[in-house]
Amino acid sequence: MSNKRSRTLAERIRENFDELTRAEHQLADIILENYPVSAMGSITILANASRVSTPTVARMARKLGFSGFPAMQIALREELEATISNPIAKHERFAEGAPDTHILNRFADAALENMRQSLKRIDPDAFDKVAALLSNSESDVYVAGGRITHTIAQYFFTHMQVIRKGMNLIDAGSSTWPHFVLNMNEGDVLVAFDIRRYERDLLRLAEMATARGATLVLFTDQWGSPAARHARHVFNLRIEVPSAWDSSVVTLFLVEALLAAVQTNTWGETRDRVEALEELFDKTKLFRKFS
Amino acid sequence: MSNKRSRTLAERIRENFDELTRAEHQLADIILENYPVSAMGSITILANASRVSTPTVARMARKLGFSGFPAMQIALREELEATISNPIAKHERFAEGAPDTHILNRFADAALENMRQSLKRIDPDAFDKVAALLSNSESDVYVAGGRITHTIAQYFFTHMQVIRKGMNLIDAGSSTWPHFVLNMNEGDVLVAFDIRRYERDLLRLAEMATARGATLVLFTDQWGSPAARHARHVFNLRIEVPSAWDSSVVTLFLVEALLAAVQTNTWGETRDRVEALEELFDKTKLFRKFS
DNA sequence: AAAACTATGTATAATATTTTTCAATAAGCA
DNA sequence: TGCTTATTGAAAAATATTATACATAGTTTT
Repeated sequence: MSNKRSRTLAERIRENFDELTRAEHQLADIILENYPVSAMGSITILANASRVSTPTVARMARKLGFSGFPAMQIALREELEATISNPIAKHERFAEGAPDTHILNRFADAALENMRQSLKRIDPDAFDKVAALLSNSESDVYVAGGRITHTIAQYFFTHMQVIRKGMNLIDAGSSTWPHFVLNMNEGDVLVAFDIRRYERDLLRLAEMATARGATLVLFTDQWGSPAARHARHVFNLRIEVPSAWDSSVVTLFLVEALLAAVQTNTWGETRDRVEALEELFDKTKLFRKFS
Repeated sequence: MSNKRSRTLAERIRENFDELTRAEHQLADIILENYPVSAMGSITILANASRVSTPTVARMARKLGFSGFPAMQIALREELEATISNPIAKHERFAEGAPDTHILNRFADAALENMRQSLKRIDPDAFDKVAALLSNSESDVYVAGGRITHTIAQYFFTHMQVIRKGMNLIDAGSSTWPHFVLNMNEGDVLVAFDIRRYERDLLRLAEMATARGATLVLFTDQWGSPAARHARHVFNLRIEVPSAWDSSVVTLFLVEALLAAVQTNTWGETRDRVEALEELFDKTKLFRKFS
C-alpha cells in the first residue's frame, strides 16, 4: 500500500492477482510469461497475444495503479533500465575515504564509463583486422599524432619498434611529413590519432597518404575526425572527463590492447627481437637487475 | 548481403557508423549509451533525448536497413527477448560480439581491475597534497620518466605547461639531467615515473634532486621503485595486463586526475593562459573550426 | 565566389495507438 | 426463472506516434 512507485509491475500483478478477472488473468499470464518483453510492444500486440481486447489491457493498467497503458510501459522501461545497466555496481566508491565528490572518484567514474561506452562501439572484427594489418611486416607502418595525442602515438611507436621493423614515427607539428608520404607505398599503413580540435595537417596527411595507396587506421573521438572518411578502420573513443581537457586513457587502453594482439600474432619473430633487446639493455646496464 | 535478421541493432550501428551523419552520430551515441532501453520508447522521446528531430530518427532506422522506426523497435524487442531468456549473459562482456576470451575483453577486465586495485591504494590526502604542491607556481617543477614512461611524463608536462610556468621536462635517456639538477632549488618539485625494470639513472637523479632540497613525487608500480625511499609522496599503481608489457593506462589515469585537480586549484591564473593559448591556435589556423 | 549538393529541422499529413462508449454476454443471486 | 450486476469486446472517438514534404542552413565542389 505504501510506495507504489518503487514496486515493479510483476510485483503489482502478483499482489493484486486475486482482484483480477478472468480475462485479466489471461493477460497477466502472458505478461509474466516473457517478462518484461511481452509488455514492451503496443497495447494491440499485447491484447492479441493474450487473446483479450485492448480495453481489457488498458483497464488492467489502471487497476494496477497506473494512469494508463503508456504509463505502465514507461515504468516497465525504467525497471528494465535499472536491471540492465547495473552489472558492475555503478556507484561503487573507488578511493575509499574520499567523498563521492572528490575528483578522484568523479574521474574514476568518468574513465570507467568512457571505457565501457568505447568498448561497446568497437567492432571486434575491425580490431582483429587492424591487428593483422600491423602484424604484416611486409608493409611499413607510419604513426602520426596531434598536439596532445603525439605522446600516445609515440608510446605506440616505441612498443611497435620492439615488435617489428619498418616502423616510422611522423614528427609532431612539423612540416616534414611530406617526406614521409613520399616513402609510402601501396599497402603501407598509416596509424593516426586525431581527437577533437581536429588538426588540419592531419587531415591533409590522411588525404595524401591514402592517395598514395596507404591504408589509414584512425583513432578518434566519439564525434569523429574529418579524416575518418579516408580511413579503412576507425576507432571512436569516449574522451570526456570532468576536466578542462579530454582524456587519453581509453585511447591508451586500446593502443595497448592492440599491441598485445599484434605481439601475439607475431610471437615467432617478436621473441627473438625482444630477447635481443633485453640483452642490449643488460649490456648497457641501463636498468637495475630486477628481483 | 547476408542474414540481416541476425544482426543486432548495435552491430548495425557500428558497421554503418561511417555512413552516418553528424545528427545521426548524436543519435547513435544515445542509443548505445543506454542500450537497448533508450530506443524502446517512442520516436519522439528518443529524438528529444538525442537533441535531434524525429525525421532524423526515422531516416536512420531506414539507413540501418529497417522499413521504419517501428520495425526497428520490433527487432530490438526480439533482441532483448533473446538476450534476457539466455542465462549465459551473466558476466559482462565489454566488447559485444567477441568471445570472453578475446584479447579486448581480457584486456578490459585486467585494466579495470588494475584501476580498482590502484585506487584502493591511493591516499586521497596524499593526492590532494601533491596537487597543492604542483599548484604552487613559486616553485619550479621538473618531470622525468624512463624508457617507456617517458611518454607519460611528456603528456603530463605538455598539459602542465598550459597550466603554469616553471615546468621542465628532463630529457629521456640522455645524460643531460645533471644540468637540470644544478638549477633545482629548495622547495622545487621533481615528478618522476619509474615502473619496473627500474632505471639506474632515475634512482641517481632522485638522490641528487632530493639532496638539493627538491621534493620528489614518484609514480611507480605495486612493487615500488628503489627511488621510493627518497620520495615525499609515492603512488603505487597496478600495471599487469595479459601482454608481454606492462600497462600505463592507470598511470595515465592518475596523471589526468592530478591535472584536473591542479587545474581546478589554479583556475584563476590558468584561465587566462588557456584562453591566450586558444587564441594562438586560432591565429595559426592549426585546427579546423569545431562545430 | 557561386552553384550544387547534403543534411537537418519545422510543419503537417498519414498512420497507429489508446481510450471511451456502449451493447452484448456471462455470472451471481433471490 | 428472472432480475441485477459485472465483465467483456466491437466500434468509434480521442490522442499519440510516425512519416512526408519542403524550406533552410551548412558544406563541398566548380
